Amino acid sequence: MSKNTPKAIRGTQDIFGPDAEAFAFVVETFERVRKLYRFRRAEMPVFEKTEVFARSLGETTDVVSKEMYSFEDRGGDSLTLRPEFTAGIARAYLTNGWQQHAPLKLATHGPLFRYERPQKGRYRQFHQIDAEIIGAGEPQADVELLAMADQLLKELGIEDVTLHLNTLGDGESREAWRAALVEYFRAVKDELSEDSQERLEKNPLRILDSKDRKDKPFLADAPKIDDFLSDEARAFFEAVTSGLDAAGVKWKRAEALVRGLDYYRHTAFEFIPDEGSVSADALGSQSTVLGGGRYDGLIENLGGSATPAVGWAAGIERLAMLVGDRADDLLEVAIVAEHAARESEAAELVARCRRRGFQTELFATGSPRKRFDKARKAEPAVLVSFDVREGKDTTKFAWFESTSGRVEEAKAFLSEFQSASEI
RNA sequence: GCGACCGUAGCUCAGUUGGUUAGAGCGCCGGUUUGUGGUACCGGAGGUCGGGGAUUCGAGCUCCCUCGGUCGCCCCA
Repeated sequence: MSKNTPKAIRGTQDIFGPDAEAFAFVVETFERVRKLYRFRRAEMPVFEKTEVFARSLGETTDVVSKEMYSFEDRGGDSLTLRPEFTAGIARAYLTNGWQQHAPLKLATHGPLFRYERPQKGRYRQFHQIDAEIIGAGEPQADVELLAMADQLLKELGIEDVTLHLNTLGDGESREAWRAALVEYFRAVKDELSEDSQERLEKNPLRILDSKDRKDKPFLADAPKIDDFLSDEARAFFEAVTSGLDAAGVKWKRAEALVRGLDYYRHTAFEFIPDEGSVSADALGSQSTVLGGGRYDGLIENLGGSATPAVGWAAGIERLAMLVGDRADDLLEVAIVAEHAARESEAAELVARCRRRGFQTELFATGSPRKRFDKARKAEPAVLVSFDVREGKDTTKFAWFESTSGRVEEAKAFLSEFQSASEI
């Protein structure tokens, strides 16, 4: 590589080969499953006014100022590359009058951008699949959404992850719990880790999932959300869990699973690899595979009327790491022009095969002597060779092991051509 | 923002206590066998050893800076 070849931007990736096939497999599976649950496809712009995300994040200063890709356009507006789907979907819901479709089940996928140091399973441009139900305040919506996530993961072949589930209660429950946590941790502030002392002021709920040894002894006895739940909130959570049981979705209570932003209410969840599993190993410290929750307060933050909503998102790269290598499709037909004089005939048959829907490759470049070898190396199901031997056109067919019905069809089609060409 | 490790051909890597023109395998290109052949053999292209500076008679190898990568911490909408 020349030293003046421009380099890719830090944290971006060029995906190719088995990785790209795994990526495509994730997206294709998501598209199929989303239709089973009747979620409708939506496309949003990859950038919005910075305000859209800033208001959605409740002006969480660190995140807004340091972790978003923001820039000024020529008109002087501050724009931001979307760091998540939810805010843009909520904005679209409001500005397009999608209220008329409520309750609305939406699915989308595409690139997102966050200004972070890259590490395993974490990039500056990354990709997610996303599902949201807007305008449905019933626990059945949470259940349906989670059942879809569960089925998706299973259809991807990812079995060693478990749904971790918690409730944050309604607005009042949540505030009471938060206050109790602050009081509890403030009493032992000096014994907490440095990070957690800071969290106490900025984001006390986060102390609960601290990785620091110094904090661990205090976590078990910390106030529990269950002691602060209103009757309604408790009933809501019970409806969700019994709905999951009925739908056959396995779950595990995770009392320390929290969301930092105020607009989250009730259900919060993450699918996390089981300890010691292959998936846990594959993901390093970025362990959540799919996460989401109920965000009944968000749409109001964006200036809409109070609208309940629940959703999840999952990183395509992370899922792709868990589905394993996906090989390229089998080459169905390889056609070789072993002699320059037969090249146009070979090209014609290639065109016919492709029009009939067969995956076909032409080998007609480089050393004539080696074209056949290259074709064999591509491991086709059928190989057709166009050659000239002793001044005579010779067309040969080689049939290899077949592993799919498509290959049988290709063979049948080419057999016709074979007999025709021999007349 | 902080920390650890890494950076030699397109890819995977070797390169002895610093010592002549920097190597291998795979891949790529070409040649040989008048051959039912994914083979074998021969040859070729391709590297200012991430970049800059320092030490030295001499640096891929030592030191400093810088850039990039990987993994972790913080953060995680």
